[in-house]
Amino acid sequence: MRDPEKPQQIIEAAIRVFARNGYYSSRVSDIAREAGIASGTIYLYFKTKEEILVTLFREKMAAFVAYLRREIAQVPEPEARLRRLVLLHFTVLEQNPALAEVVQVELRQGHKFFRGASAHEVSAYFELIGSILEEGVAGGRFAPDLPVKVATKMLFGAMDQVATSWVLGKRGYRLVDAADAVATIFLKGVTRNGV
Amino acid sequence: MRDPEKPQQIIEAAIRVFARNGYYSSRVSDIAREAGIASGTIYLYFKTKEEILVTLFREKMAAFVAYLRREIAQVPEPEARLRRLVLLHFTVLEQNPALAEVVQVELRQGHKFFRGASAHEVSAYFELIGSILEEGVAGGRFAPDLPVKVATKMLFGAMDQVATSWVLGKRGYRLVDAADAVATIFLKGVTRNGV
Amino acid sequence: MRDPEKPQQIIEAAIRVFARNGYYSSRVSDIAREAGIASGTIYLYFKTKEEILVTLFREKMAAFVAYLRREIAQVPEPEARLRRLVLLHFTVLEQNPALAEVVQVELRQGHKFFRGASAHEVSAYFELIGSILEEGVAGGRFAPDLPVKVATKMLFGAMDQVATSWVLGKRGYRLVDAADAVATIFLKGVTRNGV
Amino acid sequence: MRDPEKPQQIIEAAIRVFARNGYYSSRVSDIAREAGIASGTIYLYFKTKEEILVTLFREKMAAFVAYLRREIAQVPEPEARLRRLVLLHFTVLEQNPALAEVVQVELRQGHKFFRGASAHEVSAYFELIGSILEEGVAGGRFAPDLPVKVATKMLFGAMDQVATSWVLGKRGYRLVDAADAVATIFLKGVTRNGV
DNA sequence: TATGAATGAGCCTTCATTCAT
DNA sequence: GATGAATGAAGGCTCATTCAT
Repeated sequence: MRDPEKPQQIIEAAIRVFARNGYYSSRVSDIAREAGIASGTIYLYFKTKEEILVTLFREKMAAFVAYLRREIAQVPEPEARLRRLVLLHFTVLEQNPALAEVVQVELRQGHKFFRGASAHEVSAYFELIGSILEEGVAGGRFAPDLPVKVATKMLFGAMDQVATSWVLGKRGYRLVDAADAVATIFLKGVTRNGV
Repeated sequence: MRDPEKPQQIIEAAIRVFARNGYYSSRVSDIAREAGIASGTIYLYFKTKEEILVTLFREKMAAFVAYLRREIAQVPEPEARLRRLVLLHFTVLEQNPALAEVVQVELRQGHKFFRGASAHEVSAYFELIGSILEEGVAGGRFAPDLPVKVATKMLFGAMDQVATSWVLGKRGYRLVDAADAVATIFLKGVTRNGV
Repeated sequence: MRDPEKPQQIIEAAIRVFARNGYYSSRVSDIAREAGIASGTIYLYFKTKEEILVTLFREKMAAFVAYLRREIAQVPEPEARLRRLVLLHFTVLEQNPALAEVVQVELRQGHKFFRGASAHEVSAYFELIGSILEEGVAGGRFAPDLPVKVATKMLFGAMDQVATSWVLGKRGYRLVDAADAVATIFLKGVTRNGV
Repeated sequence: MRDPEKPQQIIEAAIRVFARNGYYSSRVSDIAREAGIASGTIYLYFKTKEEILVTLFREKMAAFVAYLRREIAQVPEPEARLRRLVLLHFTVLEQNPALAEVVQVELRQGHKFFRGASAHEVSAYFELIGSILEEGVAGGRFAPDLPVKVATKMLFGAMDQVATSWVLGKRGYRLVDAADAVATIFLKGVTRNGV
């Protein structure tokens, strides 16, 4: 099990294939063809078809969160941070349409296994959002009685749905153009009264 | 095709089965057993397994939207309407855990077929939310420059995510308890400045 | 799972197919074709391909032993009983060439599972032979110091090898014609000195 | 094909692996790992997996028969020769448990190829036994009307089954301890009346 | 010669769908 | 209409064999 680039190639191929047909309607041989390798080769790097999906998700999600975290670290104010987070969220998805397709649509699947497998990576994103909100509350910028957990889910869900609509639609517009509106409405919703 | 109750029985059985195992991991024979009929009988009422899912979704979603529309009609103010919509959304899901499971998780799947099949019913919900927002804008209660489409998706996504978290979690709390917070934050976000 | 004759049909077909190609080189679809049914049908009656082999063996072996036991019960003297057993052993195999092939050759395979699965049925045969020998010893016809267990295995092995040679050869002679010689030599070997 | 020890290493490794898992459940890579070489290397010395088994058998069987023939040559009387043959048969198997496992169990498999491939070596063993019996008959020690071919198969089968039982069992006793009993019973069976 | 990653044919098993009863 | 046994296409995975290094 040598070639250190193969797993990545397979994952990238799987993203494209899953984006096209969905996980269940994709054959392992489709992924192999897309990756330009033999189907048996996939099993040198992944134990099962399912493992490809799980790995794909974990890796991409972890990288995504790490990227957001890094970018956001440079922004001082909570409001600006949230704005930046929303913008980056949409930017990344827009620049990776196939990934967006998989993440937005496939990963919602009712795989029991996914609930566990993805729990950590999703949590990390939630925690990132949550920590910004906490900060804002502590700093007096956001409502002192803000139900942070609910608000966190709301923002995530809001971004997610806007992105999903974009994915499911013909992508006839720029996703990033919605970033400002989303951030503005959400920020208004959580800002402390009187500020 | 005689028995007019069979399709309904099948759909209700399918909801429970899909909720347990997911669409792809559910067998038609599982649905039949759950419905107390023979698997062949299902094909007297549905052309394919897929049709069960599509029908299930359309029917439930249509009924859901109709119910919301009816209930909301009695509420005069846009703010109160939105509050009521959020509360009812959560109430219905909480009272139909299996349905919630299917709608929240399964329907997100990347079935190409779903995108078209469910478009109408989902649109109806979006339109319901959108019309309330339009009204609020027209009535001067919501921000005059509110991007209604984006805001619509945001509210839907926010409710959806809060519900999804509840479904995926152990359901260790009351979903309806989140209704107020969700409504409050969203309303604050869309309300006209200075109101 | 209704048709009560299907399992038998499948087993008989499997015997012929295994006899032709061996267990590992036989495909489930071969058995299905031989049985005149669809390959999926086999799985309505057997859980796995392996189960077919195990069932086949157990059933045939049990019937074989039961048959021998029944036939032998009518013969009073140990010597005559052994002679009859040898004759019947060869007769049955000769009349069921495919079964002989499978039993003689396939069942010797190193399937770990077989060692356990077949243990009971093989033991029954050994016990049948052993009991005749015990009787003969007790009745003073066979050597008083006869190591019954060893002698039992010897007779079984002797019959088995003679049958195997017949199976592996072109079957250019009558197997039953060897019965007398086998019985005579063995009986002479175990008879009490001076009798 | 340079290294003259490799084929032997591979065969010895194959014996251990086949003894553990059986031929069909053993992977070529298992043999390679057991031999401490790469799986591709095996194909420098053997054309196929099957060839390993055939070669293994031929070589071991030929050596076995040659060994027996050599040892027996020194014994003058047919009875003593047979006794020695039985003892050596069991001794060799007992000292090579893995080989015994393979020979006793695996080689019985219904490989069509085996019937031809091993015919010569098995024949050699049969001929060895047969020649001793012929000698005994000619010398007046064994029954003049002894059906030598049948008796040969009987002795081989008897030894084989005793050994097989020992292999399949837990090997909870010494195989060689059965040698005397086997030889005694068989000799009594073939000895000339009145001798 | 040795390696072991890559190949891809092959097969068991599942399950949506059909149809004789 | 209802049944459920039967069908057979489909696909995940294995592993003997090859071949570039």
